[in-house]
Amino acid sequence: MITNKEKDTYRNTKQRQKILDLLIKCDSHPTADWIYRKLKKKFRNLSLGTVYRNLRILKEKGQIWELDFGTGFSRFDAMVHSHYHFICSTCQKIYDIKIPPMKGLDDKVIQMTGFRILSHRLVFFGLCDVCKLKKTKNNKNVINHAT
Amino acid sequence: MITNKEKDTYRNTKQRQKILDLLIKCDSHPTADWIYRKLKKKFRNLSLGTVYRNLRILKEKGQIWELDFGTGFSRFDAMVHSHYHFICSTCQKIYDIKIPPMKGLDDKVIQMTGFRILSHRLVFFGLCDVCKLKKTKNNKNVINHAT
DNA sequence: TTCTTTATTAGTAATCATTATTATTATTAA
DNA sequence: TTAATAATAATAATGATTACTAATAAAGAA
Repeated sequence: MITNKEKDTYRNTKQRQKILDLLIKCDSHPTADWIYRKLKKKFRNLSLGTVYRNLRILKEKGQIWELDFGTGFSRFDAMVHSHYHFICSTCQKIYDIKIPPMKGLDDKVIQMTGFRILSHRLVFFGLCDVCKLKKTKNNKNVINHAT
Repeated sequence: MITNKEKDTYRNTKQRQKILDLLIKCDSHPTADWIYRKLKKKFRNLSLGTVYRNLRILKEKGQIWELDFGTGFSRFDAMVHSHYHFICSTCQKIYDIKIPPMKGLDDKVIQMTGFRILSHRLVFFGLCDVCKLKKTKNNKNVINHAT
């Protein structure tokens, strides 16, 4: 079966454009449901399935990334150039970590394994400023190893 | 509400021990369902819920890790010391990548952000040996950015 | 512009991994 | 041995995501 992706005959729809626009101007990493609720306000008969389908298509086209931090739902990011993330184990808030991407890493693994390495994902876990203070007060050390 | 975890009053059950034993002797990264089906053969009235509950408890106790590669289900790993992973974008097979853990990375991010960094996860994406050959033959370049 | 093709949509139902519930059983400490 | 309660098996529920379907709309051809 020849897929739409292989034929590359995508059409430009208002819905898909709005979803991409929203992701581009966002500096957060929204979920499909958040995007749906946001756009639903203006696009009154938008469907959640449409949001999911277009997120998948935009990802296929390489215009966005799908991020999974083991929280049970995906997040999406239009900043399609290598960057790293931090997720707070307590409040689950996600931050971009602006250390330069380690290009040499991929080559190292290529030499080790012989595999074709296309990319890598690096996620830091810990406590953000706010939660760090809270935990110090409560004298707790809850370490969450989700993902 | 005071949780079982906070009280730290876990009991030793055959089921939990078997699950941990299986994970320790495995060098793969099994899913909850795979563990369930494997143990069900000898433990005839084992319940899938029991597997999930114990995986959560073992994770709380720091005896195993939960890994999420954006494939829609979690994988579990009893090798609880920092190591990295590779996942083949085509066959979804997971490999341990044995490059030494970059301890300095966490410190770098601590200095940058002021956050408390507890750990990081690094996952490489690409094509394994087998899939690399197949793709070369078919002249395809399907890049899967899951996670 | 009008026509044709078919990708896309809205709406809804289904799927599937995971979690909650509940009555019963088994572990542990006194 | 016994009392307290953590854990179990079985099952129902949840929630994110996907599949289905008839109607709509984008895009190229006439």
